[in-house]
Amino acid sequence: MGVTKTHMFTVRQNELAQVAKVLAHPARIAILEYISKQEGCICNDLVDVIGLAQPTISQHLNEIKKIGLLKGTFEGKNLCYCINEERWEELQQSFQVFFSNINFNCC
Amino acid sequence: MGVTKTHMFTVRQNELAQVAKVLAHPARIAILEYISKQEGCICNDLVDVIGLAQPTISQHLNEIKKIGLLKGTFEGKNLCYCINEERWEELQQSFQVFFSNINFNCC
DNA sequence: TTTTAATATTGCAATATTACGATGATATAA
DNA sequence: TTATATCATCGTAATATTGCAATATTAAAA
Repeated sequence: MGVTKTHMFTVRQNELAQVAKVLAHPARIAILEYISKQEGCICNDLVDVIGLAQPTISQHLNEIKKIGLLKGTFEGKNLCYCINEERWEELQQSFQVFFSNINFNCC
Repeated sequence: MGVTKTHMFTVRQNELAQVAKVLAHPARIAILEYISKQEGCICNDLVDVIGLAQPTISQHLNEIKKIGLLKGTFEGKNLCYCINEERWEELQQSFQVFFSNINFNCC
């Protein structure tokens, strides 16, 4: 099968899992961290920095875009973008809540 | 190919991605949340609660175990386990740091 | 307009993930 | 000992992910 049974879970559980999936690749972690370290927006140099082929980087960027974590201009030549602050903090909050709502009344 | 080029990234980036991968499935989110809601340890009822087949649940539990998030007894009948508090807080910390070290000097 | 540079899309091969039936192992109950 | 109940493992089918070569698209430069 290989297909996740999303209907069995809550919207929130599915959304959290979806965001985690985007973070579930070191290249995407590296991309986000690299963008973050820059003074301003990112233009061009990601392919050289990460060391994967250009189509591969493009694909990874697309995954990150899908969950709303990037903003900027995306068409044609000289793409420029950076991290969407509102969305970032929203996701940070989601993980925060997830990690904080766990009990340890244990064996 | 389908194989991640882990050698291109730092150990920390790979580890964070690996943990995110475990969280990247709603069933595993649901399992963790269900265990958390219980008074004590979990015994038996996970299959009924989540609604996936027993081998599937077993597989998901194994993924969670792999990153050290569960403790308890795992052999034979009447498996009992709960969340490993130290490891949980360690991972919480990792995500916290990841989400906090991002800059937004943007376009 | 033609070239050039940067990014996107397509198509494909290799591998990973998800799910479950069948079966095996283990421990308690009868 | 013989069920029975619980969890693990194996094998397999369906689908998803990763990565890249080839190619297309786009916008600015020449």
